[in-house]
Amino acid sequence: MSAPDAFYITTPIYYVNDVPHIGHAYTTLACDAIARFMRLDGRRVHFLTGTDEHGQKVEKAAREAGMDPKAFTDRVSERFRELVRVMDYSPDDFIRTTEDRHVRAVQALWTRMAENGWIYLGKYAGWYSVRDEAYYAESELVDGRAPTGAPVEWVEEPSYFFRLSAFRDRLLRLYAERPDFVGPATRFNEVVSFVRQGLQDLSISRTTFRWGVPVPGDPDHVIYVWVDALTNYISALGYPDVDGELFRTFWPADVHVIGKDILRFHAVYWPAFLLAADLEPPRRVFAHGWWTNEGQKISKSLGNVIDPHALVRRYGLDQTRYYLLREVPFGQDGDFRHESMVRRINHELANDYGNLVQRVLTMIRRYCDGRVPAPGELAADDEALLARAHGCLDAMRRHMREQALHRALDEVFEVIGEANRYVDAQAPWTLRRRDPKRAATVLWTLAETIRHLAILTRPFMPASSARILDLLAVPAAERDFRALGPGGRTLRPGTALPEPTPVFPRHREEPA
RNA sequence: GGCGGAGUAGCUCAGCGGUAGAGCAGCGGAAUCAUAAUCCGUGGGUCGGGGGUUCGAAUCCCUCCUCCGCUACCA
Repeated sequence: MSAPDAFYITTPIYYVNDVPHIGHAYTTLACDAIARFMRLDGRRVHFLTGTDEHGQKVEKAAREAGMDPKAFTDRVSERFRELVRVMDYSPDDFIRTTEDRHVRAVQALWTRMAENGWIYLGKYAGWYSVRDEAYYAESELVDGRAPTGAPVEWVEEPSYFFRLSAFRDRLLRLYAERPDFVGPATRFNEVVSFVRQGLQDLSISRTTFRWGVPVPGDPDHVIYVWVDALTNYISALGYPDVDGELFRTFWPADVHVIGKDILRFHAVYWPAFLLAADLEPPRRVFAHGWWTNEGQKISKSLGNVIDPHALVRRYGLDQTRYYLLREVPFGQDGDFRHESMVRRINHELANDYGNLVQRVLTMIRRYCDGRVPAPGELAADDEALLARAHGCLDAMRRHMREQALHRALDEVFEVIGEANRYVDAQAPWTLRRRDPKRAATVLWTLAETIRHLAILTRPFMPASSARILDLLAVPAAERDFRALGPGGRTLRPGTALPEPTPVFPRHREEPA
């Protein structure tokens, strides 16, 4: 059982045969926001991402590139590390399936499952297409050919099998006991109904290629993809050293965030493997949706693949992070639209949030000599606004617990709206002449509210939030969630503030 | 075919037994501290169709229509 203050979150490991695209960027971004949130909330976080580097396709791609597979994966894995830097992700570890620590863990897991009697040697048979390098199910064939039109042949090869069929009832019990094991709920239903209909044993070794982890005691076999890939979640914790610090602290994982295409592997196979090896299943698996591009399905052949680097260049990093997390309820499919991206950047970030900061800080500069004003007695309106700011964290916590990132952001923007209304209602530009002390109190209340907002948006927009906190001269040590609320810190009256400059510029169309 | 989900304002969606809502877009107004940014006002939509339960249904039940997801070893 993991430590109570620990929080372990993972992305899938990404297959290196692919170039990083918006799908990869999105999954890791969501994890990053959650990981940052939990860290600021005082949790001991372990945030893992990495690359999946074994398999026939990689072996072949390396051969075609005239490279040794290891040298090849060293190179392509770097593209995913680069994405980490460009998107400002904050992983605590980056695992590669070609690392010794991983290979050791996979073989140990295999050995344990074998010792427990869950693995047996059998024969894998199916329709194989040499051209596609893939097996097809009988039901997939079209007129005796692969769906791709490629000819297929009946192939049998010796293979080790995992007794997945034996785990049906244990899995169903797991689901029954933990209705939040899979999110969103609709995915949970899919998983349950899949398992309910019965499970077949799983072929978990291959003899048709070499680039993988050898089966312990039978080096003719390579351990097949999913056993290899899924194990990354524990090999990164030092498995098989289950008494080690990392493993004891962080396993079971709090949440595996994945794309909906690999749900079954995570919600069915993975817990079965773990149970087979006497390990605890993860606490939760959350499957998010896919992006379309301007209403169109994204595909290489359509040429409408979205490159995260291009988004960052065009719209800005925090703008991109914000849009991706706010536009779509996390878990659902979403449509990427330039028009709505611009609308959110200009209306929500520039006008609502950025301009709130700018108008308040400008008034403080002009009316209060550029120093944090000293509040007098707080009026009911002031208390009301502060109460909203103070209460925001708890609301966000509730949403973050269930990976409702969009809702967490909604909460922040509710407070931003409230603050803008308060500015208009109080009209400090009028008060400053009639009642300067009252004006100071109003501006202090606003500055405090903005301090809360900036700390609360740190997980989502780290750099911009830091800039706002800089403008408020908030010390680095007072930027986590302990600094929030009635029991937290406050701005110190008299502190000199730097000259404010806009944090979220409006998006202007680049010249044609 | 089976299981699951969805059909509510121009668009995206919330509401899930008690006189139809939010955001965006549109229209009108106020303000002028601010990145011409803000604020206020403004919504006659058969809540997919039909039937039923109920004092009362978008909300429960039945049925039909349409759309989507899952229905095994494609990284």
